[in-house]
Amino acid sequence: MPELPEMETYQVFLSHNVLNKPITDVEINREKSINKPVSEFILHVKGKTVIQVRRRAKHLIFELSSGQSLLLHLMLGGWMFLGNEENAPDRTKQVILSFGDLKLYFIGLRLGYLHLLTSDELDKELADLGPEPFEMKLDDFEERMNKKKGALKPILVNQKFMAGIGNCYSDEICFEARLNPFEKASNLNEEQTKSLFSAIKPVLTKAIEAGGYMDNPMYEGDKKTGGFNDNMLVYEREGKNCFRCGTKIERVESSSTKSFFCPNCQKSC
DNA sequence: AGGGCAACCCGGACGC
DNA sequence: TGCGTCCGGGTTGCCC
Repeated sequence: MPELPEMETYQVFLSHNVLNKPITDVEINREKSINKPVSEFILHVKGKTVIQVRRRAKHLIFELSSGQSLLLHLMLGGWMFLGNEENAPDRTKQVILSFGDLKLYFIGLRLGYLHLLTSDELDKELADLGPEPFEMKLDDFEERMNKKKGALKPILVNQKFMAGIGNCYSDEICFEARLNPFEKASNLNEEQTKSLFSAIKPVLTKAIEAGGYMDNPMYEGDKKTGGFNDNMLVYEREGKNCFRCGTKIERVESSSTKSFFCPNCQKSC
């Protein structure tokens, strides 16, 4: 659910708020969220500081003063809240990292996880990810896209092809590029491949600027997070009018993934 | 290679 | 209010 823009928002926010503060307490309420026995995990995390928060694809990496890292993936429905015992949301918190009175709550980690890794293990874990969309070059994108035969949507959400795009933003990107998400990559001409590439960064940038499409606030009084919910052009807009041509947006489900698109102006090739 | 699909997991929304 | 049911959805891995 959280995709690149949402994780980027968390990265910036946490970089401003938790760096270089000692982790005074660690609470694990769901052992499956971590990758070590609870006592070992706590031993290696408690008392350390977070010296850097990085993002890679949909992951967040908390670099600890010990040299180890915490690798976070929120998967479906996971989110974080930075606050204290008074203003924390009334939800199940799978993991809590305390920085004195300030607490970072990890909520909704069902398939999501927070893994303690050495830098070698971290590299291994992230090795298969494709390029970051913001660092991608057109010729590289074209070259790899031209080898692809399948539909655009599965390619865009494939983390090995390009890292950080999920269900929501792939639909928005296809709309922006006026391409049908089910179109086969092999049918794209050069101009269409270019317009697909050109759609990626602006869609993500706009989403980041608007606060992403998350449901939950990052801190008490947070009004910005989720601001992109109202800026979506096709995602979750089934039956509503296309902002470009007025045609009703369609929703198609295939292999348990829903896709939204305008059947008129996202023409097949 | 790519499409299809099951499994993973459980909080919380919803219905009665 | 209270209990049972079921959905969501990124990722992996397996099969064809």
